[in-house]
Formats: sequence, structure tokens, C-alpha cells
Amino acid sequence: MTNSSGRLPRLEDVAELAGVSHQTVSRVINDHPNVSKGTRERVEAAIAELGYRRNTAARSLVTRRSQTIGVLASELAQYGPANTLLGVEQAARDAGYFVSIAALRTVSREAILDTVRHFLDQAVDGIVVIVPHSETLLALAEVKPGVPVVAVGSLGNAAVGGAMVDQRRGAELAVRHLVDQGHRRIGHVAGPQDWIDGVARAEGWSAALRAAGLDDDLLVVGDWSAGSGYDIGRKLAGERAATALFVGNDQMALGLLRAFNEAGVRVPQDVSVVGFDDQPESGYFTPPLTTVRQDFEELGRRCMDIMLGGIEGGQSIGTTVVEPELVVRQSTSAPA
Amino acid sequence: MTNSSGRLPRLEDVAELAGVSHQTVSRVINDHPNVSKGTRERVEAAIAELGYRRNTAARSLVTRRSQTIGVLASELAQYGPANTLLGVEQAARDAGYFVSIAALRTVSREAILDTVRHFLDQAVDGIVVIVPHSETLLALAEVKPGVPVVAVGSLGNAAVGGAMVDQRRGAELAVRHLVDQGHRRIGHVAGPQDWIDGVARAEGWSAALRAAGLDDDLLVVGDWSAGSGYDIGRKLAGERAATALFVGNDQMALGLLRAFNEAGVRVPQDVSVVGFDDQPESGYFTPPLTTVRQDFEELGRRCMDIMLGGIEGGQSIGTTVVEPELVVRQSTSAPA
DNA sequence: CACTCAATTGTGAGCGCTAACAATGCTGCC
DNA sequence: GGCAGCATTGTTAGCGCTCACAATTGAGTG
Repeated sequence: MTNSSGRLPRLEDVAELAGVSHQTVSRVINDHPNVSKGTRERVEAAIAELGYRRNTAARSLVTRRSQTIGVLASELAQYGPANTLLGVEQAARDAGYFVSIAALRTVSREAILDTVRHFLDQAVDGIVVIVPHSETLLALAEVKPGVPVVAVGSLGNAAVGGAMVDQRRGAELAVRHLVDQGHRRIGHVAGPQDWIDGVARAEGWSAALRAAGLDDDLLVVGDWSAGSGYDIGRKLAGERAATALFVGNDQMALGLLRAFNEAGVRVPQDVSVVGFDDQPESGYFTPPLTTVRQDFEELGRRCMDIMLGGIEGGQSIGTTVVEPELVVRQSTSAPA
Repeated sequence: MTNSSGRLPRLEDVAELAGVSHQTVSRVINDHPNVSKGTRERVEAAIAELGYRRNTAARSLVTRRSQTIGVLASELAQYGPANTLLGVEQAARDAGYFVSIAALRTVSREAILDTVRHFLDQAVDGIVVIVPHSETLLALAEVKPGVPVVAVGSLGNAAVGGAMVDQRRGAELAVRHLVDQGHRRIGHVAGPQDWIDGVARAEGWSAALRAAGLDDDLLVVGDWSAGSGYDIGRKLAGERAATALFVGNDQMALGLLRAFNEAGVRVPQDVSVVGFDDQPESGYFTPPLTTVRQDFEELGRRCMDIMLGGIEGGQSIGTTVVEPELVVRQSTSAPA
């Protein structure tokens, strides 16, 4: 810990103190096999005494690796992406990687390419993309970053790894729950159709209905926000075409609940509502929301598993799917 | 763009193509003054032709700067911290810095010191701390990172810069609004008292009440979660001591609203409720929530202003305060 | 006892860049 | 015309590390 020279200690200083060459110290730090036990202990003692820490810049200059993962994200203020980031960060740091982030303010091909370049300037060892728009994959296909890329929320492709929650399965869970309760007219308040999840949930809803021999003609599209859920809710309260609604996310469901409450439509007596995500607040809506839970942190962790496989192995990049889970609360019941 | 050798181009390659020395190229990249117009243009053309990008590792090896800001955060899944991060990221990237993050899973002196070390390994040029616990500042005082540190949510101290929203002022805004409407018994559902904001809002509430000649004896402490708001709401619904409640954040207010609804306590007719934060959903609660808005992104941006001042100037580190704003909706009215 | 072979340790070069200094060319001025 | 003084460009060294290879040691073998 004592630092007489005012300069940070380097390999050479440790070597001198331990009475070995700098190369031997390097071997100790990097866990190379051929170092005798005694030497290793002497070196480790010297490292501890000087409080030596390896200079990352020098290391990455020669190895051409930065021990850094770049996370390219949009919508970071949202529950899902934020928790995915948390999962990625945890797994990355556990694996000895730094995590660099860049938030996309607008999602466009240009912005994505720009940010990838930003990361390449930093010589990241891999890029995790948390941008749930469909066009992301297209933009990614265009750039050849030369490092592994894993896209969250997609199955990826030959060049890009993927980690996703099975959205169609989640939609199916929600619809089946409603069908089981006796509903026959089940509508869907979808997310924007340029979002991967927006499309997947709508498809899942549609497929599950058709599998049950029911019509899938009651579809409205929102923008994920509580505000759009509110607007749609006002409209739907007037029509009353469906006895149950599968809503694309919990926030829209919140707005919808608010609109129904204002309009005197009772949930679940008049209309049943199922959300998607299971945010921490969803159990405290009025009424508490039946919804589909996604484990975002797990998603982030899996994402890093794939990434590490891609970095270390170098072989073709993988894919993983996380299963969603239905959480039944009080916003659903049998139709009147 | 053509890359014949398979290796990334470096300074030397650009120099050769432009017919100058590598040092001149370096000067062009770094915007040094004494380069003739013609040379500069020739070099820039060569850079464009080769698609040259500076090697960050080599640069930071010699300059001892990484152009990276470390963000040490906890509770990143929450609305406030997430948006603060967004503001920091934007300002940092605009200023040409990379942003490295580390999330704290548990807040403790040890964990904070550990993470600071993690950042020092990376040779960050500055550290932004988004950890709203009171003990954070204490832990930070202990470590001498050798780089500027800015703590969000505090005024900092001699060694640590600060950027905060004026919490006491926000609490005052809320209380004054209730007093103006005629309330005389105004309770507070506080956040945890080991959080800076939890304490500051409670103090602000207390001070504003006493300034109005009212009692500040109705205080309950929650943990920020909707669940704790719900539990407290059930208890309060039975007591009915206050005609108005200032709740520490919007999530607890949501839980409280839920409990009141279940218990048949009408808001605002029976009890008025004010929240804090103004999350995007708060306008869609039942009823829409009167609350105090904090501009977290602005907070993050200001934070980086101070940071940049500390890095470039090197002089004593600054402080900034962002003003909160009252947003009146439908959860408050005159007492019955 | 000389020789091979493996285990361990050391030596030298160089990753790509910037800082410090040296060299060059050009202007103006006495 | 010669020389100071500035603008511009080049040269050299070295940041701290890892890699490739060389050197040394010691054990095992015929």
C-alpha cells in the first residue's frame, strides 16, 4: 500500500521486490501453469505489499482485447430493458468484464451503426444489443463489427446471437387462461408493430385464439404507454365488443383500467384484463392485474452466457429462450 | 475503407499515405494548432480513405486517461436512477466520453469500495455515484480515488461534487398545496430513513408544516415499494387521523391508493394524496395522482457538467441543485 | 557420467500512441 | 545580406504490458 515514488507500481516494481523477472510476474497474474509454488507465493506477496493493479490500457494494447462488453440499449428507463441491463451487468462483471453502455435516443439504422462504431473505438470484446425494434436486426446484419453480437429479444441469425423470452408462449398463456374461464370474445391491445415483442405477442394471441376455434378480429394497436392504453380504453368502453382483453404490457393495462374505471366498466365483472411483464406495481393496480411475468434479469444473464461462448469459443454464436409465467390476480374472472 | 493487409490501419499507415510523419497525423487528430491547412486536408483524406480510427488503448497508455466515466449505481431498475443514468450517459457521450457502469446489488461500504477499485482498474477519468443511501457519502469520503467524484442526490463535500434535486423544496411544494386547500392534519408516508431523499422529504414536510403552524406528528415510514404503501394504507384507512397525506414517492402512493380503494376510503373526497417523482404512469392511477416532478435527466446532465469541470479544470469540485415542480391532478381537493 | 527432455525462468521486441525536443523553412527587419 | 523569431514538421523515447523465443535448471535414462 505504501507508495513512495508517487507513481503507481508496475510489473517491473513487483518483479524487483520479488526478485524475479517481470515476465514471471505476468505469468502469475495470468495464471499460467508453469510457475513454481514458491515463486508464485513470493510474487503474490509482493503484489499485495505494493498494492499493484494491472494497467488495463497496456494489456489491451498488446492483447487487442479490452475486457469490456458494450451494451447498446434504448428505452433504458423502462422496466424490461433496465432489468435486462442489470442481468447483463451482473454476469459480465462476474466474468471479469467491464460494461460500457450507450443509450440510443432515437432508433434508426444510422444511430445503431454510429453506436457500434463508438464501441469499436473502445475495442469492446462483444456487443449486447437491447433494442426491441424489428429494424435492429437488419441494421446489425449490415455492420460487421468483428466481435460477437447478441441481440436481446430475438432469436438472432447466423451472425448475431439471440436471447429472448418466448413471447408467443406468453401470449398463449394469457389467452388460454381467459378461454379456460369461459371467454369467447377476446380482444388484444397490441404494442407497436415495429417492435419485435409487439408483433410476437399479437401473433401469439392470434394463434392461441385460432387454436381454440375463436375469432381474432378484435385488435387495437397502442404505443406501450399508459396514455395510449387510456385512449384505447375510452374507445373500447363504448364498444364493449369483447368480454376479455389481452393487453400488450402492464402500462397500457394501467391506462386501460383507468379509462374503464372512469367509464363505469367494472373489471373483472364486465371485462377481464390480462397484462404482460409483471412490473412490481402491477399487483397494486385497481384491481390487481393478472399478467404474464418475464424474468428480465435471467434474460440478461443468459445473454452474457451466449456472449462469453462467442468470445471464448469463437464458434458459431448461440441462442437461448426464457420461459414466461402467468400470474393470476384479480383482473380476470368468468364472463357475466 | 479498403483494408488490404487485414490489419487495422494505424497512425503510421495514414502518415505514409499522406506523405507526412506519424506525429503530424497525431496532431491532426488531436486538433493541434500548428498544422498547415494543406497538410491537414491531406491527412484527413488519408484517414478517410483508410477508415482509420485511433487506438484507444495506446492513447490511454501514454496519456493515462481513458476517456471513460464510471457510473456506480444502485436501484437502476427504478425510474429515478434509470433516468439519471440516461442524462449522464447523454452528456458524457456528447463530451466524447465512454460510460462504464457497475450496479451495486447490495449497498455497503465494502461493496462501494470494491466497485471504486473496479473502476480504478479501468482507469476511469471520473466517477458518478448514483446511490441514494446516506452511508454512500461516508464510504466515498474514505476512499481517495484520485479522480473526480460526483454524487447524485447530495450536496457533496470538499472532496466529492454533488448534484441534487431540492427535495425539501419539493416537500414544501406538496405541503403548501395541501395547506392552501384548507387541510390542517397532513400526514407523511416517508421513505426509508437511511436514504438521503427519504430523510430530506420528511424534513421538508416537517418544516413546511411547522412554518404553517401545524403539527408534524403523523409520520409513517415505508420502504418505497407499492407493497409497503399498501400495508400502510390499510392501517391508515382504519385510523383516519389525517385529511391529507404526502407520500414519499409515487409507487407507495399507488399501493396506498389501492388500499384506500379496498377500504372504501375515497380519494380525494375523504383523503387527499400527493406523491413524489411524477413517473409516466402517475397520471393514470385511480385517481390520477397529484405529485412533485423531478427532472432526472436534467439532473444527470448537470452531474456531468460538474464532472467535466472537475476533470478539465481540476479545481475544487462543484455543486448543483435542480428545482422540482408540483403537478396537480385529481388526488387532491379541499377537505370535506 | 553424459545426454535428453521437461519444467521453470529470463530476454528482447514491439503493440500504437503522445510528449519532448530537434530540425527545417520562411518571414521580416536592420 | 544575415540573422532573429516564428510556424511547421520530423525524430526519438517510452508508456506497461504480453508474446515468442532463449536460457537455465534438475530429473531421469542408458
